[in-house]
Amino acid sequence: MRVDQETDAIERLAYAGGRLTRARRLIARTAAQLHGAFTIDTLAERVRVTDAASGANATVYRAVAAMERAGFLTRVGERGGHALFARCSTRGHHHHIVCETCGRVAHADCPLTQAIEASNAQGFRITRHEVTMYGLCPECAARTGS
Amino acid sequence: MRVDQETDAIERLAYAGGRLTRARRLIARTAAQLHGAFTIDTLAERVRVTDAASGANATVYRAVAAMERAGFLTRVGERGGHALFARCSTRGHHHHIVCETCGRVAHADCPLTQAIEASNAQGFRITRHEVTMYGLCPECAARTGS
DNA sequence: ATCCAAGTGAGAATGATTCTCACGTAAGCC
DNA sequence: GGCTTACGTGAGAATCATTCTCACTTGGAT
Ligand SMILES: [Zn+2]
Ligand SMILES: [Zn+2]
Ligand SMILES: [Zn+2]
Ligand SMILES: [Zn+2]
Repeated sequence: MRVDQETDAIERLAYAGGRLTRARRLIARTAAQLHGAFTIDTLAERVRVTDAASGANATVYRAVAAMERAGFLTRVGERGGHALFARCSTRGHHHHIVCETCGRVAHADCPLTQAIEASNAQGFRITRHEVTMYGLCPECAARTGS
Repeated sequence: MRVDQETDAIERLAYAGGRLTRARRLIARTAAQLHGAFTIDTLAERVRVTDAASGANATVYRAVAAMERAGFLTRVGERGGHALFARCSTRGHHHHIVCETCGRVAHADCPLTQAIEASNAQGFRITRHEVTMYGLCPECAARTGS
């Protein structure tokens, strides 16, 4: 089973120059197929469906960390104590909206420019901030009714 | 050693009608004395300094949860994997700025009104959001130099 | 083909938080 | 003041996501 060019490109992109092992290839391919946000557990399970020998938890954790470093995945929140990740290679500072029903992820501009300026005016120097919005995506909102 | 009226009022406030045990009184008094954000560990240690028999970790965890329910404490972020709490009885929706050096906590108005409206306009229904800013309070910023 | 640093897997370790359960004691009632 | 009982306590075990250890494998440069 040869790997087509697009898949190969995605796998190389995911690890930004790191080694492409059998496990890493499969993990990147699986992550790219998942829609929206996913937990490490979910990803690991899906990987094991394809190859039971390549989905060790520790390996998936390490692969996700590598893909995060490479800018291929981003942590977009948490659900039930599990970290949520999603494919996000968007450049520039922004935040995420995570649908609590289906996990769909949308981007949001940073709403803090004014808040940070206001804080700076009070003498604070903001060095880091976190903004995460959870809710329902348009489809899930429609399904749930007004 | 009789408890003065103010201290007694604080302790009663902290648990909003729950039982006032020896441990709970001491934990509330200690939490009220701490400035800014603190971790459960720190609070438990300080409690044990005053009364080694009243600072069991589980008890402090439960007392903090009760004080959070009562609206006396609020979770204001996290530091090094430990949840950060601070005294905050301010009514109304708002967020917090936590000094990463000294733990001082400031309030911040919610900057998301427009962001939420923008999301709603796209069909999303935002149900929950988290905003936390970390940085340096005026004093720590001055001490660190420009 | 060789080499070796990077990656893997199984399981142990970590570490914050929560649970269990026998015991203690606030608070309401008489 | 005593009685009752549900709520709180403490010690330690349990949970559970994540990270680490270590012997083994392998990608990929030469
Ligand atoms: Zn959805
Ligand atoms: Zn931002
Ligand atoms: Zn400070
Ligand atoms: Zn807000």
